[in-house]
Amino acid sequence: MEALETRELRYFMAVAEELHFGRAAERLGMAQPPLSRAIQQLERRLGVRLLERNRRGVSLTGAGEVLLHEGRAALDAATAAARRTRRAGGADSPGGSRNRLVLAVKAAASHELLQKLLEAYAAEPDAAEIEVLPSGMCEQGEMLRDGRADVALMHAPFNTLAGFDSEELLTEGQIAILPARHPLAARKTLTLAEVGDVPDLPLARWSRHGAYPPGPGPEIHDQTQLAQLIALGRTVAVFPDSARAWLWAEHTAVPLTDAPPVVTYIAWPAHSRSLALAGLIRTATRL
Amino acid sequence: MEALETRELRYFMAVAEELHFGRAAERLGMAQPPLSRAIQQLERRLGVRLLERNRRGVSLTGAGEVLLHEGRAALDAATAAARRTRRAGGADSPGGSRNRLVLAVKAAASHELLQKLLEAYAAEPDAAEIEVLPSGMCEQGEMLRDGRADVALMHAPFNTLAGFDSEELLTEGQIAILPARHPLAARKTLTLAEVGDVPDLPLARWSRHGAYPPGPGPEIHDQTQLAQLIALGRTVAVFPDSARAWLWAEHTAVPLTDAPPVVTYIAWPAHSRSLALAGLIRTATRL
DNA sequence: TCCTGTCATACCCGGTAGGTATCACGGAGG
DNA sequence: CCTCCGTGATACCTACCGGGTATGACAGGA
Repeated sequence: MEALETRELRYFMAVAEELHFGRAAERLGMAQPPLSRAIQQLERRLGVRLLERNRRGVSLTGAGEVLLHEGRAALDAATAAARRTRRAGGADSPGGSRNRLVLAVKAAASHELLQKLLEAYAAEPDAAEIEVLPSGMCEQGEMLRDGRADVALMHAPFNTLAGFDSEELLTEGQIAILPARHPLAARKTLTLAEVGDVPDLPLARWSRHGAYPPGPGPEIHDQTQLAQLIALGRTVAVFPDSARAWLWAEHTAVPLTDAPPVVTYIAWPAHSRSLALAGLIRTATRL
Repeated sequence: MEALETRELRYFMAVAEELHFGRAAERLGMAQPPLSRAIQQLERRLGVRLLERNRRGVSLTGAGEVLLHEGRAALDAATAAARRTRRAGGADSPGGSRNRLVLAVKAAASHELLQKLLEAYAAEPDAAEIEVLPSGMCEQGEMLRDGRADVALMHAPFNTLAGFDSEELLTEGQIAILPARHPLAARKTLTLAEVGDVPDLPLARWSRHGAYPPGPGPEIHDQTQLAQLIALGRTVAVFPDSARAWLWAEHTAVPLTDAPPVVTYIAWPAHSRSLALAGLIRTATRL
């Protein structure tokens, strides 16, 4: 029952994702033959066939799929351990954990809440230093898992809280942000169906991991682009109430009656035991 | 940013737990000098001091404590990956995940619920084989984390659900189980304070990881022992309602008015994606 | 049929994990 | 005060194995 070195996991993940030994080896910065050998060794040690080598390429067996998922979690846990240990050691006063906390927040998210949280926590007597780490749209979970962050502000239903401990902080409705001169901007309320079905205002498509979902709308990757496109009368967007804070004069916000409420949570890895984190959570839930 | 091999983690965990290089090396089945060297290398690679070598022994730095916690999680994830992959490969039909599910249940827990669950699930059209793994009092969480189990029946407030996904199955009150001939057995209801404060019936102490909590009561490690001691008029126990199923003639159950309700959950690792598991959960929530 | 793309095999080399012997040093005891 | 344990660190050696290059086996497509 030997224990599956992380090197082997990295190798397998590369092959399982590329489904091609040559490309996987290139990605790993090594030659193909030792990679083949390493995977064979891994299969022998596990006593399990992980890859089906057919003519023209490679495919995963059932066991391979399991290892792909479980191995990702294990690798994340290992790199998280390394990162958090490094951080803890950086400015370490002996015995205590008086270190910095890294807080991941969605880049374009509620400033007021974050502001209030940071101010309230800084006023605490034993406050640690908080580093705010801007994250992409949905990657706060990854950041918690792989140790880039210690705690995050997450937003249901966009993020999934699976695997984390969390506390609810705030619930808000959603609004449609329209060009002020568009006919629909005169409405008092709208529905999701109405907003999604305006021929001259296709919904914008956000960049996710470098790719864009299919659809007619313009491709954007930050909020300023979006604001501009709305101001130009080219698109419409759906946001939580707190987005009113950054509206331009050319924008109009109309409440959506049937959009699911957006709930903001503070979330952290379930096994965390840090005092600084506990203090931050206590502060957050008291807001 | 190299990635912290599990071998290094195992070594560090051993030293951090023993706080003694010699004993740690013995536990690892190796000599002491290479272990010292490996730890030094680890500290160099992380750029962090993990252990404080004082005269007369070793102690953990703050960073060392962090690595002790995070490393435990990472090692568990790695062994879980190995175990689940092995299981998936055992009787693997290509492509599907038609494998066995391992269900961890507290040994002395509600039979009826488990029985109903297993029967209902077996009647499903695409049911996988379920292996029931009896676990100790509180270790279902560990079993899920290190891959010995895929899914577990857990009981709040005894188990902690932190880090798992779960669904609530059943809520029950608690009862005191007394010797039938004891004066208190005549009562219609009792309180926790009354039960905990009977001089001639001290509460039994369960074995936890081989050790016993301090107190006056008898030391026990299984439910039969407990049943016998109660029948003999030597102790009293507090159990969920469903424990009535195994009462003896010499026992009397009295409801407790102020005991917290016991909630049974079905819980599984948050990142699980198995079809078989999804089916089991669906069956369980329909009961 | 040959060529091309793919993964496996054969073989070699160097780094390093592990072993043994020994050192450095602090504490307890005579 | 000196000595002797017990501790972790150092020095040095060996052998394994992780990685490289060259090449083979084999299937498809022109």
